[in-house]
Amino acid sequence: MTDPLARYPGYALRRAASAAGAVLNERLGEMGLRQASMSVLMLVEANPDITASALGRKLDIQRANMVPLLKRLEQAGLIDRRAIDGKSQGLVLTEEGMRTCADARKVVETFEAELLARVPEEHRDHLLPALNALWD
Amino acid sequence: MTDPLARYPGYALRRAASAAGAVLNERLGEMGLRQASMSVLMLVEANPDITASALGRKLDIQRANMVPLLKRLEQAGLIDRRAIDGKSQGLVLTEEGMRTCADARKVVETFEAELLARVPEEHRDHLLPALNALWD
DNA sequence: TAGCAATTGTTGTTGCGTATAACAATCCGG
DNA sequence: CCGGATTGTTATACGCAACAACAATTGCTA
Repeated sequence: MTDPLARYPGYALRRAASAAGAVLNERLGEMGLRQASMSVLMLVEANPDITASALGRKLDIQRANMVPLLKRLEQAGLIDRRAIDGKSQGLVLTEEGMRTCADARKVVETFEAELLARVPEEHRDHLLPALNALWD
Repeated sequence: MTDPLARYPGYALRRAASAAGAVLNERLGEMGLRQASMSVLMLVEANPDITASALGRKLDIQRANMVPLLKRLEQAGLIDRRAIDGKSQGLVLTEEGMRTCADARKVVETFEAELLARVPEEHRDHLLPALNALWD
């Protein structure tokens, strides 16, 4: 079948992200996480007392959409909130949050390794810098 | 702010696809299209009388989810359905569908050119093959 | 050729992710 | 001290994808 989409990097980008995301989401799902919640966990671990708003800015998630995301993580006992001042609250990992985060990192690391292994060696080192140029 | 996600190609893939997709969707939106409907238009143009099921397989969209997609395109007067046999129907572009498809292609071509222009020259030619290795 | 498995198009439902508008409470800089 | 900006939150809406089920039809094969 003729495929006029094959030569478009943008289309390949879309399909690759979708395929890779599906795999990662499935693996993270086994521990009750998704890509977004995993990202939050890792960012909170690396930046204790980070605020929900700052998190949203970093991950490009609207403030309003952080609410259910953080509520889930809090109800699962993975994060705690503590007041910084009257209106801001800092986020930290609970003990269980740290354990789950460590597990998640393992999953992510092997996933990323498998991902890179799929791209032919002569292109491999170009992938990350090329992708980063497209958004950051 | 410390960012433990920066070194992951999978994360960059996700963010890049999201950012690029948002731009393309906005531009296509001005002509009443989205990425998915644009893909359908182009594939139908290149493969007249293609079937809805075949289209779904090619684009990795479930049969059931093709229904509203095609209904929209048909109601917009961009595609026609004609019976192939008792259960299959071939899809073709209407005259207006051909015009819209040509316009969409122009938008896509400039979008793709701008996309490639953003990646540093030494990585540029590696992007498409690297991405294609991740899904096709 | 009769029958059974596979295919096609479709409906309905669910869930996720994201966008927008609005609001009260609070912070901060001039 | 005041007005604009920020924070957290609620509610709502839309697009997209997954799943199960179904009737009609096709096509292989025994």
